[in-house]
Amino acid sequence: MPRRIREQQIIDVAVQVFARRGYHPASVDEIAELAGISKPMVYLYLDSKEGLFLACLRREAERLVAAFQGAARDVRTPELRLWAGLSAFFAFVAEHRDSWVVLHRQASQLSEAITAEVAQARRAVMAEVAGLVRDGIGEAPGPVPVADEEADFVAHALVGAADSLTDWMERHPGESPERVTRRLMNMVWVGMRNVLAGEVWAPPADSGVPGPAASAGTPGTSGAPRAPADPDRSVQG
Amino acid sequence: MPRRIREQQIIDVAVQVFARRGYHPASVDEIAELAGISKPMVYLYLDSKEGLFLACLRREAERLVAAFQGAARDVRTPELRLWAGLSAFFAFVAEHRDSWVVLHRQASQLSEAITAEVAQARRAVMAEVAGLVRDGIGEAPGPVPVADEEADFVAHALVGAADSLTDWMERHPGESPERVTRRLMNMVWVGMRNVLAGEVWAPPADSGVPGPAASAGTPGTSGAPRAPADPDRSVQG
DNA sequence: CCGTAATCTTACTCACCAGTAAATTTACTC
DNA sequence: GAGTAAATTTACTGGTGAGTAAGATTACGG
Repeated sequence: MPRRIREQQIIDVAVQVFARRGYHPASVDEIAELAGISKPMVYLYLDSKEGLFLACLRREAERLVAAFQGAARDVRTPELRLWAGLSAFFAFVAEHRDSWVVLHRQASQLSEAITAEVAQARRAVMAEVAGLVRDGIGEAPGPVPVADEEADFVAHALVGAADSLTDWMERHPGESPERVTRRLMNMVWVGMRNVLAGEVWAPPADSGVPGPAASAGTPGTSGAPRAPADPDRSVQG
Repeated sequence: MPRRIREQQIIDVAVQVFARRGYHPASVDEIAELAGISKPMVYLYLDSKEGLFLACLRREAERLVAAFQGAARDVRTPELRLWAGLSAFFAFVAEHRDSWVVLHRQASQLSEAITAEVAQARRAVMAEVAGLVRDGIGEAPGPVPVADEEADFVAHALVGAADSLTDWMERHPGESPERVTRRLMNMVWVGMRNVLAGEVWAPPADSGVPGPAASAGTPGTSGAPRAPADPDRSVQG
């Protein structure tokens, strides 16, 4: 059995085991046994338990990013690109549950190298989403200079929401990834455009005491009244 | 030194160690040493490593929920209650970083009892947020029956976004919890009201091919044109 | 059929760590 | 200050699991 194929087999099994047990409780012995080989093979090909986990991480991250980018490519408007990207994300998670578990929850608390790898993958996803957000708003009517920081904020919120919604999906098996995506877009798109365009949701005058009116803070409902430069977007130390 | 106080000391240290190392790599020996006592004390008072972790989990979850609820209480309108709750959440995370790490990232992959505990805490938070969402929309103009499922979806998205934004906060130390909260509300509130009120972001006619107009899907901007009962909200298996 | 370079295994070592037995000190009551 | 209950320690056991040494087996070109 040639090395490359064996490596993939090992990684296949390792992803399952790491997903089920978590990094530390997972034992290399178990992975080797389930892969139908003996332990030293794992060490020969993947160096160490950490090396094995890193290989899993790299392969699955690559797959996820590829799915994400592949979906967004060939879609013209940024708005629809974001839609396509989110859609691909949910579809990926639905189809590769183990990959996502490994990428997501198993990866903190570990050694330097691993956390670095995870952080990098996460940054890559964030950058991708932030790019989509920035582009999407750039096309909005009016000259709207979007600060990178703003787009980054929105990207974090979006990724976090999508992440958490994977749990929701698990409890709603009837929901297709497409429908989940649509709901999220529904929920977020308008508000996102508004905040990035400078509109603001009004916080209470002083916290704790209710403001003058119930829906007082809801932004102007027409496209016209947009605050050109509001105080909230100014720099702050 | 009386038992209750010792227990709290031990839990204090344990939260730090679990947050830094993660559950499995953390050793009871280290916790005992940092707490200035010997290992059998830990076992006498907290039963086992798992018992110790559960105690940490329970205490910190209680604190977080208390902060959340305490902030929302005494605030009249649901919209502002949600604001207050989110604000309290971010403030809590900013102030009790270790608590949040333990509650959040360290808690998967563990034994039955622990995952159950975490799931329960998470469900509690979700229910709280979903309640705020349902109330908040209930007050919206018009007769809007909000399905529990809808509110649950929004709650998941919100909690996930908030969760992820804790990372963003770490990289933006200048940002106050209040400001982060305001930004998130800014981003989400309008869209949330819209989707729950029945307005829809229009997905592309067929995925992949861009729709007729760029911002075509943006919901009507005035309060008037609201779809009374759109197909997307009908039941589906 | 010999050499050599893969592939693959058995059978260990060694360290770490959860959990415990047994004893010892402290504190407080009668 | 005898008695007892809580607080606390030293000094262990037993299991598990990462990593390895040394060798066995297969494949294949000369």
